[in-house]
Amino acid sequence: MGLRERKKQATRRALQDAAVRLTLERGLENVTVEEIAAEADVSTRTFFNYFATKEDALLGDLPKHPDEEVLRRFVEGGPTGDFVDDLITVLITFLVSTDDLATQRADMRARKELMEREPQLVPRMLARFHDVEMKLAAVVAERTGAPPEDERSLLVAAAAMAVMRHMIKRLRFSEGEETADVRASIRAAFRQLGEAYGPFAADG
Amino acid sequence: MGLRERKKQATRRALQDAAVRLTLERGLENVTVEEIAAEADVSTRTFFNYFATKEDALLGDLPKHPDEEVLRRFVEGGPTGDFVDDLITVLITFLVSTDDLATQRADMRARKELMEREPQLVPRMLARFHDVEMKLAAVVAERTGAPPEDERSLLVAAAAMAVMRHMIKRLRFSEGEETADVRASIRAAFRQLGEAYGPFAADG
DNA sequence: AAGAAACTTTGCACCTCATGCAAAGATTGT
DNA sequence: ACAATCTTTGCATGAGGTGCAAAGTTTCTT
Repeated sequence: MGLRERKKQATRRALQDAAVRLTLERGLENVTVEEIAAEADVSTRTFFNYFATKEDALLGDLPKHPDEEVLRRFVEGGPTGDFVDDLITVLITFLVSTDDLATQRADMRARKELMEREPQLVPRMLARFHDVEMKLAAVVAERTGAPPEDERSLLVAAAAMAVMRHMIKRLRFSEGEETADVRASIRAAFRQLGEAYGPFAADG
Repeated sequence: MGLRERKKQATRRALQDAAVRLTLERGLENVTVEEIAAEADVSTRTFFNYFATKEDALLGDLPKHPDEEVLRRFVEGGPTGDFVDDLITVLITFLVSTDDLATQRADMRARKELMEREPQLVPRMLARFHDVEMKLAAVVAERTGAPPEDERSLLVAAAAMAVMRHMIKRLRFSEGEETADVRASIRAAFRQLGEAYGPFAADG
């Protein structure tokens, strides 16, 4: 990666960090784009070269579209053959970025705190999830051989994303949390969903 | 209802209608609040007394929080005793406003067209659904005797709202559509959900 | 019916967000 | 070293959105 690219990454990071820090300090309403840019030592105009809106800087780059290789294997019926298990594998890749693990966890924690302190951001976050949901529906349809805009796939994906949102709320993103724990929690959530709406649903 | 209240309703309506009409005509980007206000024969400032944002005027007042009486019966375990059935009853009240049926259908159709033509509005709409989702989770928890912020209730509500979004996408909001049809469609969607994630889930 | 009280509309000043454009500055390749 | 390419920046501009106080309406009281 050349100098130009590295500088861009650094600027992007600096803007995100400044945005998060200032917002947690003073609240979203009391932070202007000008201040964020000043904090990151760039002009206001440059801020908008990186992010379309103030909120975009806060939400960062996650969740990103899942790894193409993982998607391909899912579409082909893998990696285990169990639908829910394989779905969870895909879902977990949403949580993973290119940064190192510690940075990722810190980012997630910060974002979680932001959601709690600035509820206006929740809808924005949901919008991101919506994009992922559409992608998910597409691969589910492909795996099951259904047409691209298949109703059932959309529904299955919507429910899966509901589980994801739910999980993210629960996770602590702390040191002790292992991938296996995350997987088990997601699985438990799917089980609850199946029990609530499944063929032998009791009340609740 | 006194004159003052009636005038307010009329102004609100006029603003919404103007917003929708102009947006469908020219696209959201090419319509300013000034123009919407002018079309409704009020000042720009008055527009903002009614709606916080341009988008709010487009999305109108739905979905509203469901009828309190219906909620009370749901919490008490009614009206039929079957969880999914009763849940559907609650969900259907989300679709119902105080306007007459023909107006309601026209509004829904217009909103649907808006979502298709202006995808930026979709996240905004989802945000509205999020509010309803929280309310729904609360009553589900209450019905099942769980604590207010119960994980399972949140999950069940999230899935239910996924089903709702899905339904709304499918509905045509035309003359022939009866409440019974709507109910049957929602029920079918829940069944698909249960099959996908339930105890005996096959692939897909 | 008259006037006070309460509410709504409006104009104005003001700030922030966001975009297009062109000039200046930095990086890369030859 | 020079040209090509990309990034940053300042400037102008438009639109969204809010607070405030004055003017205009509706409602309440007597």
